[in-house]
Amino acid sequence: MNAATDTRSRIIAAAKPRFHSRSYANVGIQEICESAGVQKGSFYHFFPSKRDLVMAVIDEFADEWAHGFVAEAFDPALPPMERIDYLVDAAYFWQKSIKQVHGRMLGCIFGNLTLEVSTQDDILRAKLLAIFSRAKSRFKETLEEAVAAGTIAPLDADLTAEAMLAYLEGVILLAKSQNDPEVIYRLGPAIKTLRVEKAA
Amino acid sequence: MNAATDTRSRIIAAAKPRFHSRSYANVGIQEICESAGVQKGSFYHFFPSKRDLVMAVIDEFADEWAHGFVAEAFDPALPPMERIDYLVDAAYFWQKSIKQVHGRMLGCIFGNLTLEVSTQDDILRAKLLAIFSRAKSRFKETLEEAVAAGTIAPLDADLTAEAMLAYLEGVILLAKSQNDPEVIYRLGPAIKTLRVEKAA
DNA sequence: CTTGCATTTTACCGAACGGTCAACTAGCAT
DNA sequence: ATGCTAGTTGACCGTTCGGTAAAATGCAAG
Repeated sequence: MNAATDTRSRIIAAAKPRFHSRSYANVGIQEICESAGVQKGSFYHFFPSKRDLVMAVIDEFADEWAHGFVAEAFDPALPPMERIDYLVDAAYFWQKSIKQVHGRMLGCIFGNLTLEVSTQDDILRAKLLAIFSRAKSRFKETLEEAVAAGTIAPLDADLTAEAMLAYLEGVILLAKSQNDPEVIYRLGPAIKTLRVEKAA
Repeated sequence: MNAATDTRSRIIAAAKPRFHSRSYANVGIQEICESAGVQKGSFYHFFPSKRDLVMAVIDEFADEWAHGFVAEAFDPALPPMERIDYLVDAAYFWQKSIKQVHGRMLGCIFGNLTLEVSTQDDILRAKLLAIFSRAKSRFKETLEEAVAAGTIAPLDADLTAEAMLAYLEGVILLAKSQNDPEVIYRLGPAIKTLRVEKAA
């Protein structure tokens, strides 16, 4: 059972950086197995399909973020709008450190996968959508708190939260196109200027 | 020569919707050739590699946009900020009509390709970056004109233009994750709230 | 000691991948 | 008519793709 868990997590550990740095279609099961020191038959003992593997990888990334930067950024002790700054900063420093190690900016794996597979696989699309929904909720709660505290003028928190998430993904996309995390540094702070007014 | 041009453009015509609706890696030369009624050897007479094909596809999409919606939107006769509205509307209607025909929101092919290939192919990345650069310039000129006309308060036109482009791409990404062009309709107009102030 | 189950190994499947090659055809200029 | 060239054909290259099946192994409970 311990060895079993180990095999499974070794597979995921081998898959994670590959899906992040390349693409879903460009990473093969065989390569992952070789890197994890696992036979292909063993792989299919733990994962019914490649899709199931990438779902597990998505979950791991999501957990990593949720317990790492996201938990730090959305610290209730921080003033609400500073949490958003913190999150953007975290995205910047993370991408920057990835580039230092890897030589390239890899961007957001959720965004990457969304654009690659969401027209071809509704199950994966739903999985990624759920990730985005949770992220949006975090923004929304923060905005509501900021409005309640009088830090910002009242607005449509739901739509503004979605707009901010969109902006963050878009900034990371442009940064990736330039292979330059500084784009996040330059453009990121403008996220707080985004506003969707409450409908009348 | 006419037949030659025809073969080449039939290949591109077959490739365009496939790269747009799926992904670079998921579309094979063979499938494109079958759809275009062309032998594989003939394909490689016109395109040295798959990459060269996708570059031609990118050019066609770029031209299509430049002479279509973009030309309409950035009409100097329109008040500057209305041009931005027009462009967002155009993106919305385009995606909506694609969904009506195809059943799915396909998003922006430049964004799609950027996230898929830009860590793996610097030549493609450069090509896509050039597309984004031109788009950014359009935004920038428009913003400068709006500032000059007194429509909006002075700002950093260069960075704000980049921020707007990022936002547009991000909105299309989120819309694709929901397979719903209405996301563009709801979030799009907030693009005009984005501002990067001039550095002191 | 045996049964049963989870795990692992190995060999294999048909299909598709991007790309190559030599032979052939057709049209045009000399 | 001949030669050159752009275009076309169809067979072929080795490799990889995601996935399967059966046999072997290890291990724990009865």
